[in-house]
Amino acid sequence: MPEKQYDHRQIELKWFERWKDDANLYRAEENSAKPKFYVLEMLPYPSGTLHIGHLRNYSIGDALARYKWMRGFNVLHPMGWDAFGLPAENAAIRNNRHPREWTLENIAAMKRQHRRMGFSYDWSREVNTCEPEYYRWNQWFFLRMLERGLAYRSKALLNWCPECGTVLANEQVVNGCCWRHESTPVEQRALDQWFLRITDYAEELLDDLKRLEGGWPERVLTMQRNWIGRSEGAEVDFALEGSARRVRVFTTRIDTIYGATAVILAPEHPAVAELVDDTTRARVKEMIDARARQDPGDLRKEGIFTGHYAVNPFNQARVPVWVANFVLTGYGTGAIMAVPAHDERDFEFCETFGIPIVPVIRPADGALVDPVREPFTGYGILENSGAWSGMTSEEARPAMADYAKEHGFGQRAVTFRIKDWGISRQRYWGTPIPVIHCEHDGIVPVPEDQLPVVLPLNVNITGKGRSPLADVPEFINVTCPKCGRPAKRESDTMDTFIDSSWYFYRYCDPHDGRAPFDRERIAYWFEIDQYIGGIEHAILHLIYSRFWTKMMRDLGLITNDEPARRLFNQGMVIKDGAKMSKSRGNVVSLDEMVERYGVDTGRLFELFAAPPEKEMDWTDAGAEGAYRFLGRVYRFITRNADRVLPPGPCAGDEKVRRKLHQTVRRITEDFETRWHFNTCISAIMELVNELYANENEICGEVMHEAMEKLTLLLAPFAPYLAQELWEELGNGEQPVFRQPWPAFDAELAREEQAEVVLQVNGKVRSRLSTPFGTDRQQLESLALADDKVRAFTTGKQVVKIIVVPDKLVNVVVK
RNA sequence: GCCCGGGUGGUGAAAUCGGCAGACACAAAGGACUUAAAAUCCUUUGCCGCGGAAGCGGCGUGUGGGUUCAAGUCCCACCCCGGGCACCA
Repeated sequence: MPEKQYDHRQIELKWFERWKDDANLYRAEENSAKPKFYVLEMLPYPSGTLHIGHLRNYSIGDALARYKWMRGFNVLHPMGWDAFGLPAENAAIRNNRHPREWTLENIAAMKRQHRRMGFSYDWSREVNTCEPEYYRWNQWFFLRMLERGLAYRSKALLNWCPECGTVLANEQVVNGCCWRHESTPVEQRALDQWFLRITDYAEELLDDLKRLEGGWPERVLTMQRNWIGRSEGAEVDFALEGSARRVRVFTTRIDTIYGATAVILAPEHPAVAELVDDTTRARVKEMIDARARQDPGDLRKEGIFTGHYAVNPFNQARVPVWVANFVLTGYGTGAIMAVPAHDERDFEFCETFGIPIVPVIRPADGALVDPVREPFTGYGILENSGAWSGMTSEEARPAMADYAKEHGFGQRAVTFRIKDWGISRQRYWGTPIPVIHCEHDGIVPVPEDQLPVVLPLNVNITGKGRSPLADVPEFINVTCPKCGRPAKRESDTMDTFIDSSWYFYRYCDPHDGRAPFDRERIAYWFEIDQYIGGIEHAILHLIYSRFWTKMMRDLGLITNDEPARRLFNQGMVIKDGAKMSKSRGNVVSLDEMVERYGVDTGRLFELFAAPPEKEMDWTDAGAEGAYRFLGRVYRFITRNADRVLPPGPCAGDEKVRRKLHQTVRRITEDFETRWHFNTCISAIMELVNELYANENEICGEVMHEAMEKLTLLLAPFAPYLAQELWEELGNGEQPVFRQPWPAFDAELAREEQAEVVLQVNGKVRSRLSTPFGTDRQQLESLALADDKVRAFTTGKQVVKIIVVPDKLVNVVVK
């Protein structure tokens, strides 16, 4: 009789049909011991199809959830859908489709694919962030923040295409020009924008990173620390000659202030407008626009002299006031003092524009430096600094700041790199910002009983002109809730990062119509036990959601300070030397692979190709191997499931049983610690190779144990096949991922003999099989007696012998 | 320019705490089965040298130094690749 062949189509279809309507299959129970709460980061884009990059994220999360189930933990593992404004509106322009229709269709398509892939989500807690019910709570949060002054409106510079008459996102700027008009340079325009005061939380966001140590990857904590960027220094006021105005600069090196030879303003600095004439003003405007067009790496330092001078309050030196493109308006005070002798950037600038270089610090160790030729940026001893000369930098920094404070021209100061969060978007597809602009009452919040403010459906999206909502009269024209006179509704919508900042809270109570969520439920589920997402979100999404958590805590809605105890970031999938993403157009669709090899092969191969935290170069070659392997497992089990085997003992029993228990141990440990599923899968492959080699050398008992455990080990990675094999083994239809995880016996897994490597001068010359725990003395003499070792030691003097018990002996000779 | 990662055979990779470099696969070559093909099973495969062969020796983890009995792993300098960025005073 011919052997049964692995037919992935038949197997996957069979179980898909049986499972697809079972609403309880993946549902966590809330009554007994608290289930684990796992969250997979929301979909990056509803592109309509799953691609290889997505598969990576889901395969990892799914393997973990299944493992946890098999270990007896319940896991709440919901799924969310997000809608990004830009892709939806591009599709609207290109395909003449309404963004809402387009998004919902794509979400439905993706949902079908997710079901087909057999991912283990609890679908009853699904959250879709582009529905009015979700908008309602985004708006409700916005109004709470507005009441507390955490939301405010202010001018901000935005990329502007004069041709389209519209605001451009950074990714719509190509080589400094609009993506639709490749010869139209982008300009900078100041527009009124809404901001959230995330900087109020900068200190706490930074401090609490300490509490995440151990649970979050170190590289993410480092990136966040750098992003928040706390720096201690001082603010000092320079008087402007011939003006009542002072310019306040921020510096971390007030100890170098006697070497300040210029004051440099950011081009956007408010004092610039006052100081310069019309021609210079035009040059400054050009500088602002030019900066927007260039990559930070390409920016050459440019400067414009204002014709004015400022006075250093420490030594009354008269220094020129410049405007330069390398000074940032959003950091510190938007103005710096240039100390070319002791700062790289200042040096480069001053050298270019012929500004004098005055050294005022020398190295404490007496090293020879020449700051006029190359800046000395370290701490040292002050010189040429009046009464402060002779002090160390460390002493001078606080002392000089305090002196400035006593004399009323400065103080110690801490600044943060992080800026307030600009949430205004001039797009259609996002949560409308719930305020009304009234000529008499100013900014009036939309009354709560009128929430949610819903997007109008009859909108014409062109990608040109003002925000699409601004051209919908029924939406824009309203009456003021305060005075009843005609007023205008806000036409900006919210950044979709708002949506992703709290969707996982909504999971716990997705249908609540009276509140964003129920307090008790959050208290029960939070903090998240495990958050899993791509490394590309290490900064923005993960800082915004931490901020949102703290904000909600201060509103009294929750009691936890952080959203997630543990975080795991999988690496990106690289294709043709760049990140795989829709905007780069280098995605690889899953369809072809799934059609040819099946879902299980796709997931197995994806996990086998590289460890999950590492970035992964995509290549199609190799899926074949994963498919062959699954076929090997299938044939082995189907042909042995009902075979009558001897009662034993048989020659291969011990060997196979040892390999089996070693494999279970290895995979169990890996799931508990580092999640290197690629090596887990190779361990299973080794086990299968061992089984093939000993197929006729083992007794029935060992065979049965091996087949059963092999099936269970495979269940997190290849659930459809594992389920089919579980049935083949006579277990009916019980879901395999609800079976207990296989146990291992450390005694059975133990190797009989230790293999000890014998080295001479660090080179392997021989090896030795000894019982475990052989003592050092004995190992030494065994090594020295070894023929091959002797060949390299005779005639030489033994200097030293290093013994690592059960592992290695290194004989050092001269 | 700054921040965060990474660099190991023809390819994806493994080596978990400084202790056998290349597990497990892909690709390639050879063999078995077959009328034949596919599928399957088995064998070989880092590079160089010596040998008919079993085998023996040397080299080898981006480059150059260093620490150590021992370095892919630790330290210093450099080169290259990927991701992010807001030139962070």
